[in-house]
Amino acid sequence: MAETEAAAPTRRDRKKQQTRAALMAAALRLVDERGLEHVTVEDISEAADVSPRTFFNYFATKDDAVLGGPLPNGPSMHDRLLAVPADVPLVPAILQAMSADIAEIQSERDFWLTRLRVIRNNSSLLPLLIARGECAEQETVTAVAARTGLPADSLFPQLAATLTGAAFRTAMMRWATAGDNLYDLVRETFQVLETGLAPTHQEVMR
Amino acid sequence: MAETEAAAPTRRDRKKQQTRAALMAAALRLVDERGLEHVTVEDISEAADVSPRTFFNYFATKDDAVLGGPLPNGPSMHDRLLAVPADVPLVPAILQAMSADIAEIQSERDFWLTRLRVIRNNSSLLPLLIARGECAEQETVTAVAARTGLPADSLFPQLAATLTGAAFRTAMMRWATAGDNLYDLVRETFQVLETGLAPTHQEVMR
DNA sequence: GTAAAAGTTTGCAGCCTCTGCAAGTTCGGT
DNA sequence: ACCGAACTTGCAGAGGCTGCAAACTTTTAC
Repeated sequence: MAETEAAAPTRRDRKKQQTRAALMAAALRLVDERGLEHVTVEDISEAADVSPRTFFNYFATKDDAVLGGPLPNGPSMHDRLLAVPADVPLVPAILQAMSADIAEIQSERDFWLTRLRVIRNNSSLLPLLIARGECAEQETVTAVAARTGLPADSLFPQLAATLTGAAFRTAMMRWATAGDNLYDLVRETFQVLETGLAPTHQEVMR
Repeated sequence: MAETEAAAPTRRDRKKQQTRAALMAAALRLVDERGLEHVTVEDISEAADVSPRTFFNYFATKDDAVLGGPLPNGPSMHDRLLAVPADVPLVPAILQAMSADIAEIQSERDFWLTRLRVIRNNSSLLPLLIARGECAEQETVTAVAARTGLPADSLFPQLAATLTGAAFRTAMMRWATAGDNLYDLVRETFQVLETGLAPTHQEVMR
């Protein structure tokens, strides 16, 4: 019963989804073409065929339309990380917990490449992306704490979350520049994290 | 001659410095008390006894007044990192290059504790803090590349920069919550970075 | 099928941040 | 003391964003 309800989007639901997608596509395209400072909310709304007031029913800020919402639905990072078998070392476990997100990004490659290019070309957007990531990292903190038996407010779980987040973002930006397979890039950065940041055994890296 | 000129601030210089400091102090205090959304540029200017138009002669945005300018002067992160003897391992070298900044933050402890509390309580400020760090990170990339002989666009220098940046931010926010000595906290987080992110030898951490 | 309820869009006014412009004021140099 | 440079300030306006309420669309209940 509850499943049937969730599976049957109404015309309303569909129209909302379409409007949201249109706004995001318009924002991304226009900012890609002209730069963030030269695109107004009115421009974006016009391109998506809604009023500016409606824009703000979908996005709190202009930047949000460019950056898009969080990655959709699915189980939380917390649940995914705890679902990885306990005998998997921590960093590979985090990678595994992220693999669905990574696959989704890879499957929408063109869209994401545009988005990341826009972020790179409009410098005010990257800190926003990073800050977003850091807020979402709280789920990772609590999951790492649960896996390791450490208190959530101790250094290690927090560090694990922020460092894997930073490594992931670094891999993303490299993928956007000249990468093929996002998963491989993330795995590579995570390996550095796992073994330690020392050039002695990293100098063979490209 | 040139030195005498630099050493003798005019009344103009002194007044500018005073106004700038007054604006920053007012911004920090008011936002701490009321929250960012409830403090206007007019409030801040009024408290500092200047007009709102003058405010913008000093700061590009309201947020900038709260966060203050970048850490002052001094040699770039790039220069400092390259000045560390080449036989010092990379992560300790980065820590050493940062030590002057860390000492300065520690010496203005109360001011920074207020500032970090304000950032924590007003999450829209976090991206700005991150953006501030990014300039230093870019300088770190080029310096790491020079130290290691790797190309600046290869993975390792970029990862070194983003990971030490993230580690530093984590240490800062922990220091703001319940820390005593910022340098020790940063060193601790950097040690995790150096040896690798694995709970096996980190479980003794608090 | 119809009417009412619920949800969504939209126009509008206004607050706030921020910018360019130019007149007025203060400071520094001669 | 005078003049030019530097700084302050008032003003108007653009753009982002919010609350409000009327109008419109879709869904629900009978």
